[in-house]
Amino acid sequence: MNKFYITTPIYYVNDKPHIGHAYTTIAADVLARFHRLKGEEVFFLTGTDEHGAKVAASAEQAGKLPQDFCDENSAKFQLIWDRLNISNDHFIRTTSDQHKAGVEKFLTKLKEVGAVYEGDYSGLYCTGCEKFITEKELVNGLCPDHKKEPEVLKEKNYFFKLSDYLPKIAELINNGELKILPENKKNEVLGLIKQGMDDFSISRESVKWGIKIPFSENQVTYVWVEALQNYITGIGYGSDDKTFNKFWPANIHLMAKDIIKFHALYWPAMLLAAGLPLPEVVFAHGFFTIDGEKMSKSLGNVIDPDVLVDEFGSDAVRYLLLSQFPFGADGDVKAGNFVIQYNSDLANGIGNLTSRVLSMVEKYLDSIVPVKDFEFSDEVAGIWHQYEDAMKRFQIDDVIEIIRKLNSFADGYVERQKPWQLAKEDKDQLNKVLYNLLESVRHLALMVYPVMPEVSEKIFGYLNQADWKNKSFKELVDWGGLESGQKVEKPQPLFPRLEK
RNA sequence: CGCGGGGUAGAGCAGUAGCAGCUCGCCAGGCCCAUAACCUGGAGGUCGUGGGUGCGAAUCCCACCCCCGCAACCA
Repeated sequence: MNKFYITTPIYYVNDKPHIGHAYTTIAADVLARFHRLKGEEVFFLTGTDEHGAKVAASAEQAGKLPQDFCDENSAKFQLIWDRLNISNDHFIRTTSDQHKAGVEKFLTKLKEVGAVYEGDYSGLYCTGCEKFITEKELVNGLCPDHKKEPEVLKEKNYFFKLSDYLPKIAELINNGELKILPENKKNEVLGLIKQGMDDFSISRESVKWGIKIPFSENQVTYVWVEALQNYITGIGYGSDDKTFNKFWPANIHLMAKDIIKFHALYWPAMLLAAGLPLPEVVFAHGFFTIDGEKMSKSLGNVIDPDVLVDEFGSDAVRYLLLSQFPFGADGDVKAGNFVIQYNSDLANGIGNLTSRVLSMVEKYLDSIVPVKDFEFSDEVAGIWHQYEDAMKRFQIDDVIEIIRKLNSFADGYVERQKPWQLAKEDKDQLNKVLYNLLESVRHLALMVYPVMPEVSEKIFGYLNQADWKNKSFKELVDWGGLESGQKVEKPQPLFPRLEK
């Protein structure tokens, strides 16, 4: 049996879940569900990143212990993922014992192979904040919080010999063993290597809220370094070798484009050093703008996924987010378009087709599935071929396009065949037409499943196929899954129209 | 010369050389099974600007204009 291991980034607990987190996570869920459908053994990992000076500061500001603060905020992510029907197999938290054990093992390994050395880290240090701050954070050269000029401070740090591994990584990217997708991101990453990159510090002396460096008394692991390791600790590195060996390397690390450097360079470099295989694919999707503007807290245009789910329901939110623009590219989201698209694609499309087909079967055939007919068999097999190909290329927007095509193909067929006339004139033809339509609805439900699992289950319910998950993918995709003589139900509207 | 993305119908986008497409909206018909849903047809584009290469360019090359993102922690 094939395995499929997919990850999202772990999200920083300092943030509230927003539409961007949801986008990445839903996309990963779609892929995970598709691979499960195919009968593969899937491990889908997401989680939260909980260490670092910022978290400690936020906790203090909130008057809470860092761990309590993390517990609360991590729970917010878990809650919204539940609401969105995210089917992750595990939720990794970087403050868990599982993670800490793996990090210690990994760092020790890096030290053993000589990939780590001691050096001086120098940066701007604000004595008010008691931490390093970046130049970007300064306002007129002063710390924005304490209105003080930061001093240049050096501390002893451990560094990772990134430069030792870059040539090898460039080679692996070029020969396709490490795939960076989409293609333009690959060039970007190769460009970074060409420019040359400095070794990076993997520890902090000034930070307290973190995982202790196993070979140092007073240093903690730099958050980014430790966060990346969630991809191995989350499946048991350092705690459960069996699961780890089964699922590593990852088939795909999915993320937004801002953190591609860490995933395409730093992380593979550390893995190489530790002697572990590299992930197959690093896929970076694009950013949203909201009504043409950058999404930002200060503009107040950040969309809360909770609010969207309240308005549209979980399935529709999943569909609407993923159908906005090609997966991988940047794109604009017009908030006002959601209602329009909900009505046209979901209410008038999938919802209405299901409703009209099942209503006709009820009205003309007493809800009994007629004799099998294979008119659409080849057509639909071809559509499945495109569907699987799109999934393989991670083009979820294409998947949605294909679903729409099957939908409108079936709608057009209804118009051409006019079952309401056949009911009076030609019962044989009516049976054929309705069988083809019923099967089309079944196939539609199956294609829709990774994107909209709830609605898919509902349609299978109306078709009295509650046991569909026990069947193999091949059986499900074969034409003729509905047995003649069985009953089907008349549906309730799957997507009630929204007025606007 | 910091890196990168983009400028195609009213809106949002697809389209890396061979009759310029999709969705929404708009207009006109049709249908009556269905969630006032569905189907058909139509109007609407000098594909940012100027050059170049080609039998042929939205698509390749050069220059320019404009928008946007990123540059150690907001997907």
